[in-house]
Amino acid sequence: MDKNYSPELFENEIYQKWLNKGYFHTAPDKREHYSIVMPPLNVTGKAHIGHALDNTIQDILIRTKRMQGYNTLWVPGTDHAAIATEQVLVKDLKRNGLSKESIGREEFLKRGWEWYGKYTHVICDQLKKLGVSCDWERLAFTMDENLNRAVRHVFCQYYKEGLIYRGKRVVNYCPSCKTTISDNENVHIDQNTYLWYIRYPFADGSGDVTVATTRPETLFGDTAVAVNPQDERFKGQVGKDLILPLVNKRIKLIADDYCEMGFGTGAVKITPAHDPNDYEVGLRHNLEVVNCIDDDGKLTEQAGQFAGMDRIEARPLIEKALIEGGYLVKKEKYKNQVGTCERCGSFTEPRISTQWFVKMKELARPAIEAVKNGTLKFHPKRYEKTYLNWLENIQDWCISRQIWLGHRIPVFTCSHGHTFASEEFPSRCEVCGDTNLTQDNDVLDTWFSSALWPFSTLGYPNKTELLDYYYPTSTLVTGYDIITFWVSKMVFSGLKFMGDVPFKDVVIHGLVRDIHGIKMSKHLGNGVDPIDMIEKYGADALRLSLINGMSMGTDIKYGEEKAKEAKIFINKLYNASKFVIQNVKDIEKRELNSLKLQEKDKWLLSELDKLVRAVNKNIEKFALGVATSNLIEFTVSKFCDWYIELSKVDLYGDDKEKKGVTQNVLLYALTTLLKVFHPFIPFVTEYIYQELPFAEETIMYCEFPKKVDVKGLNNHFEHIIDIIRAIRNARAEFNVPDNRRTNIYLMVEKKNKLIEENLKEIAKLGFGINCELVESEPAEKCTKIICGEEKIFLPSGQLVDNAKEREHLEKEIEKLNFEIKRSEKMLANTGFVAKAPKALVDAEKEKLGNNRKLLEKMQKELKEI
RNA sequence: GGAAGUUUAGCUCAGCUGGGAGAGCAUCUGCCUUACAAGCAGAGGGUCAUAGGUUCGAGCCCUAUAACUUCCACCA
Repeated sequence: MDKNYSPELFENEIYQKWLNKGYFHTAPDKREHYSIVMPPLNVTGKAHIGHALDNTIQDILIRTKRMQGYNTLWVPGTDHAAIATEQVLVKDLKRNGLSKESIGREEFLKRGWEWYGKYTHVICDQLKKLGVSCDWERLAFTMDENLNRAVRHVFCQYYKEGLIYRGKRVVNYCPSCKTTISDNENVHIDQNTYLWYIRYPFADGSGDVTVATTRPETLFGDTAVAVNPQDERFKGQVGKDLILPLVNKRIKLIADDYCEMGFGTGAVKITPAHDPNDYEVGLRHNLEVVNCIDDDGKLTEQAGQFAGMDRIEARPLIEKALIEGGYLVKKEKYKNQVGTCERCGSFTEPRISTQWFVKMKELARPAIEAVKNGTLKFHPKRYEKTYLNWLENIQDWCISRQIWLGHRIPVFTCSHGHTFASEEFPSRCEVCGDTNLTQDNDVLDTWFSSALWPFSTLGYPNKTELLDYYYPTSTLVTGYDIITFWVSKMVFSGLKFMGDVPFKDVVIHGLVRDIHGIKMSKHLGNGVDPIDMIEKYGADALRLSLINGMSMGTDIKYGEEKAKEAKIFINKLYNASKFVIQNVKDIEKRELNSLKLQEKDKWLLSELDKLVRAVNKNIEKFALGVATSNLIEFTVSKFCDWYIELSKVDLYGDDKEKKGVTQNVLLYALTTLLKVFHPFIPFVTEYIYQELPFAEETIMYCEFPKKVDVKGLNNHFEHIIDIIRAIRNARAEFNVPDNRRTNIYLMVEKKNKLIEENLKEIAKLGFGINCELVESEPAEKCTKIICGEEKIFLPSGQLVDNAKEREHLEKEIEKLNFEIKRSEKMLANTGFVAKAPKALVDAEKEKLGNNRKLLEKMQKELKEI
């Protein structure tokens, strides 16, 4: 083995070996299954650090379950990310002086496929570097033929049941992307703007009504002004005609509850074509719908002289015209929220258009129920609220998109106007047999196909063995940002089409932010590239740095430093392993239960047992960040700092039997540690494991340790650790450099086997030349340390003077006094003695007794110095 | 407007069903001891956001308050 840890030397090779051996592949059998479907990766570019986190979590769960003996399937997959990809392609065309329209739909789609063909492996290769153990043979893509079929099947099913309808609705429209976007993609941002107060005169000349608006440019689409029916100010005026400024058209003053009396002037202009509320009002009052903004976000001919201008740019000009016409009463500063397109950032327009919708109320009900009755659990639980809140206030889902990439809506119309949905491309009209058919031009929202992911990837709509065996899947891992986008949609789809939830546990992680907590973005250039981290520190370091200390559902602040630290730790593990491997070359392997274990061995194994149990428990709870802390803590503070150092006594000693025991304990502990560590840091654990004597073919399929099955474990050795610590502390206080060794004399009150057996250990770890048991104080002048029952003497000649020693003792006494006072105070509290658990009170009493005895001893010593 | 989260050492965060405040990094001191100087041994450092309350006992439970973050939402 090399002197230090160099992941670049073996990570790729190990992954290749795993792949070649088919370790990730699985098929249904008689075992219990554990399955995960990977959130599909967008085929738009490189993997980002969020992907690394998401997939590391999944890999940890899958690897653990695989080692626990489950039949584990992890289905990887990619998403066609229609809007994003289409944008990239359009931009590309533009660079070459072309457009979508100029090359036509068929050619455009062909280029789409070329793109997917080219970039799918890029993102997959990046994931492979991370070490993911998913079944690549089952790689799915949302546009695969089978997934396409699933989409069409589901669509037609909804259609038949009347759950899909086509309707006019106010939807969010992005004039820049030129497509409808869902409410989720419509991001509200704060905006500093104005409220324009505009005077609308009555047609009969009897005064006017002033309305307040944030969007003066929609005035051209006004078809009424509304006031609240209760509003006394407008009594008797409702029903009269008003003149629409600049347009000089007559519109009615109407009364509607939607209008709030307290806001603005109490009167609101109604623009049914460009505001969802106004549209509703329009429906109630049978108002005309006048479009004054077109597909490009430009004003229509309704706007007269402003026609053809961008809606936002026209605003100041309209204001000017209003002033000139004497219509503008005032303009005041105002803060509100306005919708923007998540993808391009431009202002979205509420827009009346004909779209396809899925009726949601009925579908949502069982999805709500599944969480309420515990069939589906969120981790952490608080995210159930996000989910429920959304489903309980569900709106119908607009599923049509005006782009070309994606699943085209399988609805056909014949020349006689018959419309029908069909799973397969139909040759004739279902109603009249007409062969002249046209397909709907829109494609489906990408979430429509992702909603089917947990079963479409397993073969749906076919009844496959895979589906039968692995559905419902076990766990879904994703970020909180797509609970409403995606998780909820998979749940109602699964319940609807499979009759069962798509997964039982939903593990929600946070987002990876930069070290200051700012969202990573290309724009700010504060992103951390996971591939960079892998190249510099190794995949295991990246994985560990993302997981360690992570609290599920909470955002992670991440900087390169973390990967560096993780690598340093792994180097430690690597070196400890190297030590063990070098020292067990001549091992005679034995069952631990057949060996005469020493106290230090029992202590280590008992700590290992605690560790293994804790890791099992924490993985079960999805507390992965706690599990890695447990692992690191054990490795560094128990295994390396203590046991390895202690083991040197016997490894380099003359006692063959003790050496053999130590070798066996070292090998057993390391092997166990590597196994429980493997799901987290798969590469280095496999690498080291292969260096061990008696290694199996791969660590991946070793049994995941549940406990340490050795009899008679205990932690008595901790007393020796206390003694060594006392010696080290004293030396440090006396400023004795570590390279100056001393004799150590130990005086015990009664015979103590534990100490007798560990004199060499105390000497080695206490920087001693040796350690000797004495019955009385040594003749040599010594510094005394009191450690419980024992007195430790360090020859003063080898240390320092009396003043230092007195100072040390005084400090100890001070500490002790503090402790005693604390206990006394607690025990003097009648409430505590009466109401606290008896065990606690007794423990306190015992502590007080011991401390008083110790204090007495120390005070005596102090006098003698 | 509704909801959720966060607030603990200089920094990043742990802290289980309430029972003496923890880790890592950083800082300081001493050591190149034959697994690791990417290391070892030790030290310092905290009114647990604020104010009340419940309790024998509160970082933890309750009620307000403040600051920050995020999600949801059609008030012109």
